[in-house]
Formats: sequence, structure tokens, C-alpha cells
Amino acid sequence: MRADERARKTAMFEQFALVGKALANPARLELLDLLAQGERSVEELAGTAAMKVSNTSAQLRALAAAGLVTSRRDGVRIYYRLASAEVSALVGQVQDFAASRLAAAAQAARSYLGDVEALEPVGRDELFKRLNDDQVVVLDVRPQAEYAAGHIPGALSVPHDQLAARLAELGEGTDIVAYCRGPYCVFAPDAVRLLRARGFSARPLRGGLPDWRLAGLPVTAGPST
Amino acid sequence: MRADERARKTAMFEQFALVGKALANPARLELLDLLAQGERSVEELAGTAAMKVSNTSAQLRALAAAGLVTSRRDGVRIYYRLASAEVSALVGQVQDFAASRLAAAAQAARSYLGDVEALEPVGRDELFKRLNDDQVVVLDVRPQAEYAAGHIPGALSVPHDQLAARLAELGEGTDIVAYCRGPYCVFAPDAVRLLRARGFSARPLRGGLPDWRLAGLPVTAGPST
DNA sequence: ACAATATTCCAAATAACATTGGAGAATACA
DNA sequence: TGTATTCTCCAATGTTATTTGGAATATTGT
Repeated sequence: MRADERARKTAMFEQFALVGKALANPARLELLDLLAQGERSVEELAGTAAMKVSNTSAQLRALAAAGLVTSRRDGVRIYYRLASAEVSALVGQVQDFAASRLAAAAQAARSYLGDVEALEPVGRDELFKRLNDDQVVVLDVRPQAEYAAGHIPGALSVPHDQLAARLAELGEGTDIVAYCRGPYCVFAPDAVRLLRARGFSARPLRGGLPDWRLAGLPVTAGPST
Repeated sequence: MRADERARKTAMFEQFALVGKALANPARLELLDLLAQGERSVEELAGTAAMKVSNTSAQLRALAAAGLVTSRRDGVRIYYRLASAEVSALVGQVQDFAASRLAAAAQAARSYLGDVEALEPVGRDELFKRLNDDQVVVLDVRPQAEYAAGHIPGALSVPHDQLAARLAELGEGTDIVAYCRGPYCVFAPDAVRLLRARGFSARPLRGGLPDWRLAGLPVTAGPST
């Protein structure tokens, strides 16, 4: 191979590696997971991910340089969002690959989430078919702001930290399907375990809102009901 | 969030990031691109990727730790291969994302490959339909060993560095479709440009053998015809 | 113009990674 | 057993990332 051809080839792979580098840090992956719910300011992200603001800003900057996120300014705040739906898919693929091929990752996920399979997750298509069924309550247990940015049509917003206090709102004879940020979010599995302990019939949605959205299923934006 | 819950969450994202880290280096991405053609020994990989053997070994080791490749020993040689077909898909997604969202990556790819779109690539399905058409010659311009490890049924093996000397084997009135390692491999575009300069009617296949395989289309293993 | 707020930029310390040459280990074969 | 081959391991080097606190910047509202 000619020297300049090799140089060009190396340059191309170096460019490809920029995307890999963006995915090579746990803090950045967590930020991407949060941004998959909708746009957020730097301060909100720093708070939720337990990071310093200056560090959050630096990591977001790195993500932007790799083309994974974009930002807009609104007054004094800067809101970041995923650059495209593909980013959700890419991040999801990395997570799923790790969880399926690395024993340590599977173990870490289980240690954080518990045994989600034991809760018999409901598939997307199954839930979609039953959306208009009065016997099913769909529960969005993410923070209010994420619900407002987009949720499954007809879903009830009960943020995970309010669930225990709002059980009275849920009818006794209904089947509850709880969903949250994604397959590696703890809110829905925890909610289902709490509901079952109180005698409700509850199951988590397999995957969360980003997967639902990627599958092309309907999403409603708007304030809480 | 409780401290131990945060620790578990961080541990999970650290595990996910191991896969990202594996994709964060140009040398490793190039190795994965080569391994998508079939298994290879360390020495072969080092030679093709213009790397030292010790470095190649270290990078393969890193890929194995992230679950992307596995190896088997055959006598004095150790052959590495992709751990699963998903790895091809994952790497392809990273490459395509970079090429579509990063201007510098698109530019680097174009600088290495030339303007592939100008060569009017043939789609997989279109080629599949015409496989039994006598008027179409499918040309595999990868190295012989990669052809032997798997190729499109009926394809003719003419490694890129032998093409100029073997033009006589190609009938004049036929349409030629050349394919190689993938969308970022230079062999097929170069072959098409050479063939056109010599008066042949030639087009590249869009994507290469790994994409063809991922799409579930048939692949034949065996020696050169 | 000034103060308050959110974010970015900067400099510096620490940690992790990439790469190399050479030593060591496993295998095959005479 | 001895030697050649292939690969891995190791130690040392330079490079690149990560994280932090504080200064600088941009915007809003008084």
C-alpha cells in the first residue's frame, strides 16, 4: 500500500474512532441515557447524574464534538439534546451488547435493577394493542418533566418518588404496566415491585420510552394529566 | 438517591463503557473491519493493518476483554474472529454514524475512497435478483483468503492487485458488479474505476460482504473458482 | 450600568491508554 | 532434546483523558 493511501486510511479510522471515544466513558453514557428522554439544561443533567457542572459541560462538549448531541440557548440556560434518533439506537446497542456479552456487565445491571425478567415484562406490541383497554393502566414513573416532554398516549404520570403516596389513584381491579427511561432504568422495576407488594397486578414495559419511540409507536407531548 | 444505589448505577455504566472503550481506537476499529471478513491470525492482522505484532496482540486482547472477539489456537498460531454477527452491526453503525454526522469523517472517507456514489452502487436486493443472470459477473476483489472464507454465490475471485493483469477473463459484453470488505473498503471502488477506464461496464456493490451477510443473503464458503 | 445566574474556558493534577522492543511461554517438528 | 515459530507478557515511554476549582463570558432583569 502506498504511504499516502495508508495515511488516508488511518485518518478515516481515526475519525470513526471519535464516535467510539464519545461512547467510552460512563459519565457520557449516563448523560446520553438522560438525554434520550428529552432536552435538558447542563445544570439539570449535572444534578441528575451526580456530576460537577464544569465536568458535565466538558463531557457534553465532547459529545457535541462527536456529533451525538446538539444544543440551543434559551436565555441564560443551554439545553442539550440528542442529535438524532440514531443516537438512541447506537447507545442502546452498546448497552445491550455489553449486557449480553459481558458477564460483569450483566451482573452489574442485575445488581442495580434486580431481576427484571422475573417481573414478566410486557412487550411493546402487546401493550400497544391494549392501550385502549379500560382494564389496563399505563403508568409513567419518570420525573414529571420527562413525561411532559413525551409519553405513551393515555399514560398516567406518577413519578417514582410519589408512587407510594398516590396508590389510591389506582383502581384495584386493573392491570398496571409501568415504564420508565429504558431497559437499564430502575424506576419501573422498582415501581412494579412496590405495587405488587401492595397487592396490585403490575408488570413493567420491556424497554422504556426511547425504545417505544424508536419502534415508531405513538408518543404524546404535553403536561401531566 | 442512596449512596449504594448510585454506586451500583455507576458500576453499570462503567461496564457499558467497556464496550465503548473497545471502539475508541482507530487501530482496533481497523482490526474489527478485517475480522468481519473471517478469522485471522495475529501475524496476518498485524501485516494487513501495518501494526507491530505486540501491539496487535494487545489490541486484540482488549477487544476480547470487551467481548467483541474470541480466539482459537491452531498449532503455533492463534486465530481471532468476531464474537458474533452483532459486532459487525455495531461497528458498522459507529462507522455510518461518523460518516453521516461528522463532516471531517465524511471528508476523510471521501479522501480515501473517492466519490463512491458517483459510481452508482448496486443495492443488495438488486444484485441478489440478478445473481442467476448470465449477463452479470460478480467480482470479489478481496484477497483470496477472504474469498475462501465466504463469498457471494457465483462470484469470481480476482484480488484487487491482480485485476489489471486478468482483464482478459472478463467477457466484454457483461455488466460487472464488484464488491469488497464493506462500505469503507477501497478495493471495489478502485476496481470499478479501473474497469471503466478499460471500457467495461462496472458498478460497485453498496456495502460489502459483511453487510450482505447481515442482511441474511446467501454466502458460499470454499476455494477459488 | 450593575448584579445574578448559567455555562464555558483554563490550568493543573491525576489517571488511563498506546506503543515499542525484548523476554518469556506454548507449540510443532526434526 | 533442541530449535524455529507465533504469540503474549512486561516494563518503559510518551500521549491523551478525566476531573477539579476558579476565572471569564454571555444573558437577563433591576
